[in-house]
Amino acid sequence: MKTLLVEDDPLLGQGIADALAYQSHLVEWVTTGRQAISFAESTEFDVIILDLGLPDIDGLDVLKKIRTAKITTPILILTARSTPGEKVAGLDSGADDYMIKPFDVPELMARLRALQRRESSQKSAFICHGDIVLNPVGTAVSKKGIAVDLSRQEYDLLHHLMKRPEQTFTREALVDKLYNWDRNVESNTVEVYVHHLRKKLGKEIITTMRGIGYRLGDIH
Amino acid sequence: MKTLLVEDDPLLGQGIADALAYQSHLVEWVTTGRQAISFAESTEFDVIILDLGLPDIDGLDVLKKIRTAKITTPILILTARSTPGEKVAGLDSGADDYMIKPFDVPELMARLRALQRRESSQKSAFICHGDIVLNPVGTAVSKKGIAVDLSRQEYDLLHHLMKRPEQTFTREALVDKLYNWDRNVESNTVEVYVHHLRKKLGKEIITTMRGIGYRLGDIH
DNA sequence: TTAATCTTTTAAGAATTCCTTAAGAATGGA
DNA sequence: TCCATTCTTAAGGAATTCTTAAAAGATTAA
Repeated sequence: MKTLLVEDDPLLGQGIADALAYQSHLVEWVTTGRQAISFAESTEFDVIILDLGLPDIDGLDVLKKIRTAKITTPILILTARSTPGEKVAGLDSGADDYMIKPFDVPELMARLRALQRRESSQKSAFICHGDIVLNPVGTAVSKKGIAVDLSRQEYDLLHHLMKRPEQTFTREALVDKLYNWDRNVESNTVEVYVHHLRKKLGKEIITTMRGIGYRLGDIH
Repeated sequence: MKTLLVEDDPLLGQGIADALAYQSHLVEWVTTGRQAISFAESTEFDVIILDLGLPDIDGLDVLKKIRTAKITTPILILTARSTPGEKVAGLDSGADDYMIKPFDVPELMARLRALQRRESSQKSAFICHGDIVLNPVGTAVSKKGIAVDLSRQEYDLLHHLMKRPEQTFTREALVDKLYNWDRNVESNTVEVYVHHLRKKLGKEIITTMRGIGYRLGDIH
């Protein structure tokens, strides 16, 4: 875990840095706002611990600067400023957590873990196949980075094929996936959608297994 | 913003519920651990505020149960248990934040906002999308710097879409966010609000994913 | 090669979904 | 209380998507 520690007090800074290192953090310790901004912008940290009372730039301004630079690293403010108003200002300026000095080291560590846990559970999964990318969250498909407009059935069919690229599906199996079991569709819907998908995404996107069914195409 | 409040003290519970409602939260207030688990599992909340001293199940166990059920909703513990060890236990059991009673209401609100922000892909206090800026602190929206007057439902819908610009939401999911469980809305409210938002903010603000739902529009 | 079978393509009517409008109900503030 | 705003419902019409059918094309086996 890579941590940027911004703390101008030498003694306290060393203490926190040691405690973090003891918990297997890789610590970068800086003592000024200027340094903090420059480090935050140049390296990707897992978390930033920020003191507000810095010698050069006020911590809140450092925070705002980092956020306006679109850096989304979780930031925990660690400061002596303890009024409710100051807390609200810190949190609303883009901090993820706010602790007051003097503080309890185990609590700090627990709060860092909580931040980390949430951060790592945020990743979204795309399904890729050659230059085709399917985004299940957005129900969107793109080819070479360009969005392709699919109807619902087209999307469902493609999604199903892309989930199991190796597997060949019979027409019946695909109809089954596309429709609620109560509906009975007696026609060539699957063929028609295969055709639509090939038209929109290229002929190779789906391979015909003659006499058996369809599967996702091979990548060239 | 949909909030599950778990607090067995009637007076305090009512107070927090009122404060949340005043900040335009849609509050579901329960007083037992059993209810808390059942609600958390059946509805998707934006945040859960959890007291630890509950009459039936201990709050920590409620928390663990919710987490083992793979529910990732941000949880803020609000309790009288104030020792460092208790805080660490709470955070390490899966809570995202920990506040001690008595507490400052504005700070609670700010921490809830911080949790919410963390959920969205953007980290600054404002959520921007093209020339549209949404300010969760003041629940205000502007376009090209000019304030736009939105009703509460319009704002909630927009906020929800803007929190996850790349995600497509079904109409049912959006209705779920806009209303409490006991309210059964059997109509086209979402469509109507989409229409209002488009009228006030431009047609491109929301994209229709036909047969699937809606998502925030693309930026040109 | 020919016949039989399977697949692709096209097109059009049917069905579904969405947009828009408007009016009555509910809510909240003066 | 009244007034203004907001919310909800309903319904017609517009737009897109779905399904079917049928013809054309491709492949295999005899």
